[in-house]
Amino acid sequence: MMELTRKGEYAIRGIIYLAQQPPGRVSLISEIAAAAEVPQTFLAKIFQSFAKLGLVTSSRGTGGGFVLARPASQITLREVVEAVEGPILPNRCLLGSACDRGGPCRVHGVWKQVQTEVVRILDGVTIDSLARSPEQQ
Amino acid sequence: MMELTRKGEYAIRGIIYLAQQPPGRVSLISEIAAAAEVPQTFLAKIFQSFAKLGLVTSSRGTGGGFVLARPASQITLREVVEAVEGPILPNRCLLGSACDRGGPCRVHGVWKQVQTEVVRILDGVTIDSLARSPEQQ
DNA sequence: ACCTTTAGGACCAAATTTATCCCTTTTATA
DNA sequence: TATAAAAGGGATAAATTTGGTCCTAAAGGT
Repeated sequence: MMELTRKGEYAIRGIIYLAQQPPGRVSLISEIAAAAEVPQTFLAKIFQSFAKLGLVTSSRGTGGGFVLARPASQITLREVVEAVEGPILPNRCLLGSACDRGGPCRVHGVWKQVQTEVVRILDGVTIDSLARSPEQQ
Repeated sequence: MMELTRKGEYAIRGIIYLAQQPPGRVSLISEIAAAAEVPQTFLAKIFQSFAKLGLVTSSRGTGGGFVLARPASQITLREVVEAVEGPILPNRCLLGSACDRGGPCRVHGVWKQVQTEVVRILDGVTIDSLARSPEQQ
C-alpha cells in the first residue's frame, strides 16, 4: 500500500543527477536518462512537468537542456514527488471536506493525520541532502 | 499519491459495521454489503481475507455469517488495511535491504521514516474507536 | 434431501501505469 | 538562411492493476 510509482522513482533519480552537476551546468535529457538508468522518453515527460512547475528551467536548441531553477537546498522531496504523482492524498475523502456518503467519514481524521505526517517528512528532505548522501552505506 | 483503493475503503466500512453489531451477533455478507453500500460479491472476497487472517470468524449454512474474531478494541486500522492492501510500503526498496541498483538507495531512509510513521498512526486506531465515532461532525 | 450461506477459482471490463512515436517549436551556429 | 540540435506536446499502445461478476463446490442447519 501507498507505493511510489516508477514515475516518482525516476523523477527523484533524475533530479538528484541534476543536483550533482556543477551549478549552472546544462544537462541533456539523454545524459540524465543514461546516468539515472531511466527510459529517455519517459524521463522527458517528467522533466516537462518539472519545468512547468518551475523546479527546473529548460532551454531548446543547440546547447539547450535542463538546469535546476533553484539551489538544490531549496527544492524539497515533497515538491519533486508531488510534481509527478500529484498531491499526497492517502484517501480521496481528503479532497473535499465532505466524504462520499454525507458528512466527513469516520476515518477522515486518521487519513488527515497520515497526510500531515508524510508531508512533514518529505518537506524536511531537500534534493541537496539526497544528492550529497552516500549511495551505498 | 499514496491512495487507499476502493478495496481498502470497503474493508473499513464493512468491518466497522460488524463492530457496531451487538457482540456475538452473526451478520450475513448481504446484510453488511447493503449497510456499507458496497458491491456484495466484492465484499465477500474482502471478508474471505479477513477470515484467513483471523480478523473475523465465518460460518456457513443457515444461520451462518461473520462475527469479529476479537473485540473491536483489539483490531487496529492497520490490520484491516494491510489485510486487503498488503503491507504498508511507500517504496519497493523497503522490501529488501538492497535497492535496485546496488546498495540502499539515497531515499531509502526517508521512505523508511514514512512507513514507520504511517504504521504508528494506523496502529493507534482501533476499529472500536472508529465504530463509536460520530459519522457526521 | 434441500435450502442457506461462505469458499474459491475463473473470468472480464475499466482504469492506470509505463511507456513509445511523431511532429512542432525554439535556438544556436555554420 | 539553411541546418542541426534540443525540448514541447499530442496520440497511441502495451502491460499491469483495480474493481468487479459468475459459477461451482463445500459446509452446515432443518
